[in-house]
Amino acid sequence: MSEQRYDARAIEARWQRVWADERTWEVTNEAGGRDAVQSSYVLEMLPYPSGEPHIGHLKCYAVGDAIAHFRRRTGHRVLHPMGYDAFGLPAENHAINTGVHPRESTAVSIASFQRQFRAWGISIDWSRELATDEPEYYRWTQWIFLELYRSGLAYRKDAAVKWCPTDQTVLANEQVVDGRCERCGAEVEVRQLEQWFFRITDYAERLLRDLDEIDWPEHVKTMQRNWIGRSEGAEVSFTCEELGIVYPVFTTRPDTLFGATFFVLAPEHPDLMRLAAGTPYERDVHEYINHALTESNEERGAAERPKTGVPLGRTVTNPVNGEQLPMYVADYVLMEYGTGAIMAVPAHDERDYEFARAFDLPIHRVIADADGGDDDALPFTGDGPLVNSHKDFDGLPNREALERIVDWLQRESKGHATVSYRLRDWLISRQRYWGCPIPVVYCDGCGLVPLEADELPVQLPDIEDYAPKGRSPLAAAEDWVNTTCPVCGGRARRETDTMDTFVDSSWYFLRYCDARNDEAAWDPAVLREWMPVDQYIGGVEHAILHLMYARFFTKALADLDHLDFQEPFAALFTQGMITKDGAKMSKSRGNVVSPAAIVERYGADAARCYVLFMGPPDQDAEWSDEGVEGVYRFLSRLWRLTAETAQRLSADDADRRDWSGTLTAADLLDSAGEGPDLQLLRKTHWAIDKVSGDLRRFAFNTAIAAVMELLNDCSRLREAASAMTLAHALQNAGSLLSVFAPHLGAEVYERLTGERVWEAPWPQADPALLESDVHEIVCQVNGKVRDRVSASADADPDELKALCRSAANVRVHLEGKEIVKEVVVPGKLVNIVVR
RNA sequence: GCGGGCGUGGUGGAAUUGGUAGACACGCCGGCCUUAGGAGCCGGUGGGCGUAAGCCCUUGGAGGUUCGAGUCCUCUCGCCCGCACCA
Repeated sequence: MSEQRYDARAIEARWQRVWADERTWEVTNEAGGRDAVQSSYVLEMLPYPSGEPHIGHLKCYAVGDAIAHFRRRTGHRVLHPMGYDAFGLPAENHAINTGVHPRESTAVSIASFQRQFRAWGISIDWSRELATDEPEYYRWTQWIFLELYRSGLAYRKDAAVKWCPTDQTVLANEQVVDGRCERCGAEVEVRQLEQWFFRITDYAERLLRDLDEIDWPEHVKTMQRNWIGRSEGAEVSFTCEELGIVYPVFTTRPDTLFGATFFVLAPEHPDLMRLAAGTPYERDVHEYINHALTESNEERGAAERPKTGVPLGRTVTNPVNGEQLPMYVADYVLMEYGTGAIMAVPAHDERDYEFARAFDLPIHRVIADADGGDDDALPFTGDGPLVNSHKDFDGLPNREALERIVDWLQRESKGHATVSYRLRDWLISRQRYWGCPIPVVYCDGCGLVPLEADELPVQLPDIEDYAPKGRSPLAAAEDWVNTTCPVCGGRARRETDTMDTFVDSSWYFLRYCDARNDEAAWDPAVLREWMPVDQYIGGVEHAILHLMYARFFTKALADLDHLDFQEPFAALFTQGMITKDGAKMSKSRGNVVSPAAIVERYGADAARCYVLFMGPPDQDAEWSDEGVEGVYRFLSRLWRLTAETAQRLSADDADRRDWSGTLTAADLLDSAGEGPDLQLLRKTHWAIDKVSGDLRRFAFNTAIAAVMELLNDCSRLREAASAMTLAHALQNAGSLLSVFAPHLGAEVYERLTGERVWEAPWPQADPALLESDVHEIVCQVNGKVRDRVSASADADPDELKALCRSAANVRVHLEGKEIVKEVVVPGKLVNIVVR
């Protein structure tokens, strides 16, 4: 009797054993490069192993695996590897609380991830598995660091940086969201510290431009464009004559230079006290600066906050007209952007306008309304002709004047055209233990000394006390810290900061290609076969951080001749979040759905199909327990009908003979005419066509729905159709479904054909079976459906018109009316327009 | 404020190029089978009117283009995401 039940657990265990024993999903590196074989690299974002995988992982791998299977079955050699982003704070914080070494707790999590990924039946090439905390891996992370250092792309600088008081470490700009630590949510502080940076800003232009070359979702590209924040403008020099200091400012509006009426420096500007010294404002400036620096970013950044500031008691000369502009310090000017100083044009800038009103400063309009008048309220930020500027420019449309003014500044050496970016250099040092050591030492004699490649890896030592104390816990490991200088042999101390874990994940996709190479990080010839990644899959939360860093690494390494491509991920797919009770799943909310529990109860195939069936995979979707059950019922029905049909097939010798698994209309026409067999055969080929098309456009939800439709027809026609036709339909259902439900797909296929579905080519729809000889034609009168008629596929428009006019309900609606027009869409509809 | 996206039954969603709105599934209702069902099978299910045939309404709202609009255009309302005093 157990034969009659769909036993997901037994079926899944059986096939997982086959795949593990036979290493089914391993691929070798072919010497021929990617032209020789159709190679395809399908990759999901590197998981951070913490506890066990959540439902988002399941969805991500269900998507990636469907793509990987589909590509394999359509003739590609597919690289589909797995690894772990194993360094990171959660394991370290756990160590602080429990004393368990992060390496141990991470290993436990990794084992749990491995177990789950196997239980889900994901087709992974396990021979390339890696973890970023292994010395065999981070040795090469350190090597890349040194390559960047030698080319000037890694450097130390003293800067105002973001410090997370909870995590006790500095953060990159990208890791601060709304003034808070992206990881723990604590409000960040600003500290002046010397830190390690990667010069990602050198790549701003290329990171922006090359977005046009890659097949990524538009919203992700937009987010990156916003983050890079390119602005074209000019740098213009203003001079404080009294002190003889030149202040360059960046402006996107050099056309408004003649309207500048004051000048503002950021509170962090280093010259402030020097400027104010000896003026009556010295004390006020001092107080203002102190106050500004104690305010949080959030307070300062508040949009509708009234403008504040203090005069400096000095003036600068406007280079275009020699006017003396009073200088101010005000916190609406940011030190991080541009030069930390601005020329203020209140007539044409909202912020400057507010400040001018608050401080009763003059407002000089220099751009007229589009029609030349001056009726529009100030500040006027639109376009119009220049006025009150200079005889050479007055009257010119401002956009044209802008260019002429920049040319003129350039000739006069008062300024030049330039481009400014919002993107900042990537701060990569962290004052924490569980990360990749930075491979440099500080020698008493030689100063900062980078290690040589053959001295790598700098191993992370074991320590007793993980608690951060404002500096890396590594600083307390005296035996490790004290070393000798590789240059002079003298006393030296190791760098005790570790790298941001985003460094580890910025190149792992390269390592997979050549994961066991212990001579080099990779062999460029091997990379040529697989890179760039053909399809990358992951959450949109990495739209800026990981995806920008990985692109930067790829470009930098290409410039250093280690790679011969510019973009790591040719195509990107971002899957939507699965929510529960309308919110993101989280332990604190108590709305977490455990994939392990779902797989335990319904099987991996049902769990995988459900997360894909929920809706379009790039959209967020709400979890429903009833939904999984529905999919489970569908799989059960497929299994039962397969078992029943297999039995019928073996009992019926007539149907069994010459069974090849391929049927055509001709096979069935003489025996069955237009009966149920042909109907089912047509539906089968419709499903093949539908699923193939849907897979190409990542419409997994409708692909699964199509297999459901096919199965519904199988059920409906199971008595009427022959066992052979039914078997053909079910075999194809199993074959199509195997990209989503690989275990049951394999089981169904094997039962009906004796073959392995993953070795079978992807089914091809027979075009002759996709088109029916008879079409149902919709009959509309004035655009409203009034009847339906059937017509042969080759009926000409006049026949269709006649057919429709005579349809019973159409005649009712034509009664007493005059036919004005008839529109015919062959094979679809006829619309009769009447008056 | 700027940029991007989304509004379709009780619910998740489908409709690929302007051509039958609501595929598929959940839920619900009815029936069969069963000692029993949180199992299985069959049927029904956008709203309104009607015994029925059928008619009217319906894709956030208002206009428009078209023989025909969920789809295109204009305006508008609501929600979500990203950036935000970036000069």
